[in-house]
Amino acid sequence: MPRVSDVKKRLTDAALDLMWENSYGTTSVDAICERAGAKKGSFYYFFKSKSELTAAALEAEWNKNKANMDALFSPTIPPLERFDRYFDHVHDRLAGLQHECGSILGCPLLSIGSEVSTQDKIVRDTVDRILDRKIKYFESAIRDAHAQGLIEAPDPQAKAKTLFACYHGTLAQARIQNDLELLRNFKEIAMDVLGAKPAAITST
Amino acid sequence: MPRVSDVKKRLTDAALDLMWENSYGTTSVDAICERAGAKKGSFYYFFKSKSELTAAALEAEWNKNKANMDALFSPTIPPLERFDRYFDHVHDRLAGLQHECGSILGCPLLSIGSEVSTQDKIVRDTVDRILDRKIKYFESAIRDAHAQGLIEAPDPQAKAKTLFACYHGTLAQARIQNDLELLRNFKEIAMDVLGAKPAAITST
DNA sequence: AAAATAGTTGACTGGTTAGTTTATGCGGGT
DNA sequence: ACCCGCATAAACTAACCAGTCAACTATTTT
Repeated sequence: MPRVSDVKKRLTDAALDLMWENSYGTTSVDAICERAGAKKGSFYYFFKSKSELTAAALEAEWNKNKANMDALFSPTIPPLERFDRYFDHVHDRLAGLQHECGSILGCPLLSIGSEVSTQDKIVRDTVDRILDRKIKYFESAIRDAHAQGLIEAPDPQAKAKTLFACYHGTLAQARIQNDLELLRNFKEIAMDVLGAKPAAITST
Repeated sequence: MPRVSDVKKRLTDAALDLMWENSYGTTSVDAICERAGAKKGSFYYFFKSKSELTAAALEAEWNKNKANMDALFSPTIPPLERFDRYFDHVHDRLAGLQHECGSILGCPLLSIGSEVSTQDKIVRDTVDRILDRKIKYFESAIRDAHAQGLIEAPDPQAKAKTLFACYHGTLAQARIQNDLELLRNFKEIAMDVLGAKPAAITST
């Protein structure tokens, strides 16, 4: 069979699925292997440790999503509409996952990151790095919106941090309360936080 | 010795400390007992399970903090100043804990809640209940601020949810990045989210 | 075809986990 | 003085955990 193997990918996929739905701590290497249809030997052939697998899984997830993020936050789209589309997209994705597993799962970076941050440097640094990349999309959309006079944001980085925190806080609450509704109208909350006049979003 | 025993309290204290600093999953019953100076037999005499102990620990922590919250959010204090004081208080507490354990710990309700929410109904419901109580402080302060014309918030409950999410998102990020700085100037971010004119906070 | 390479397998280790059991101590009520 | 019930103690179970290892197979290179 060998030559090229997709076990590595199957392992990172399985790990992310299980950790996102449950948690880092309750996801055992055995369970990851079972879902990936791999044996433990293969696991430790490809990865040094559970931490490293997790870091790889998060990076892989990021790479899967990057193209999509680039499209959603394309400079060809009016800046505030980018947020609209992004929040809709995440909402729909989480709704789909809820259909599969019965729970609102929130953001894996936040749940996993917050769980391991004081104990696992490898995973923590990975989460940190990816969050930094994500926030850049917010920042440039906000800068564009400010330049077009749609919002007042002389410090786009600060505004991006605020909106980012607000969104992730909402995602965390949605997970804890298993309530998708909190995300349904986040668009409006975002516009409120950004200080956009309703008229700036759609022509009224 | 018997008659009244403080083991129960020692157990909930130890559990909260360990789970806050590390996580629910990595905090073993053995470790809790050791820190509390109790034996496992006592643990399972007082509590049915680790879940129940955790729920009790969170409730106990809430009760410890309630008087303080009532004071910070006293109606005798100008509404926006309540937030100022509250954010300062949390900042100082987390700074103190960082001094002890080297990490910014964030909000235990959020980290523990997000970790166990899909798997542990007992703990999840407890977290949910306490978060609901906490948000009420925000809500009434916002309502008062609106009534006094300090901010524009026709829907205080929605505004409270937004600010609450934003704050918890920031706390989570502070934990993940181990960065207290994110919390140092949250007061200003809060005022921005609330839409308060700078002049409304302190007389300029 | 032989050797080097890339990947796979399953059995194993030693330590840890949540939770149980059984026996025992100590104090207050009668 | 005696007993009852709250509380403690230590030893125990059985499952599970992350990680190891040496033998094995299939492919590619030479």
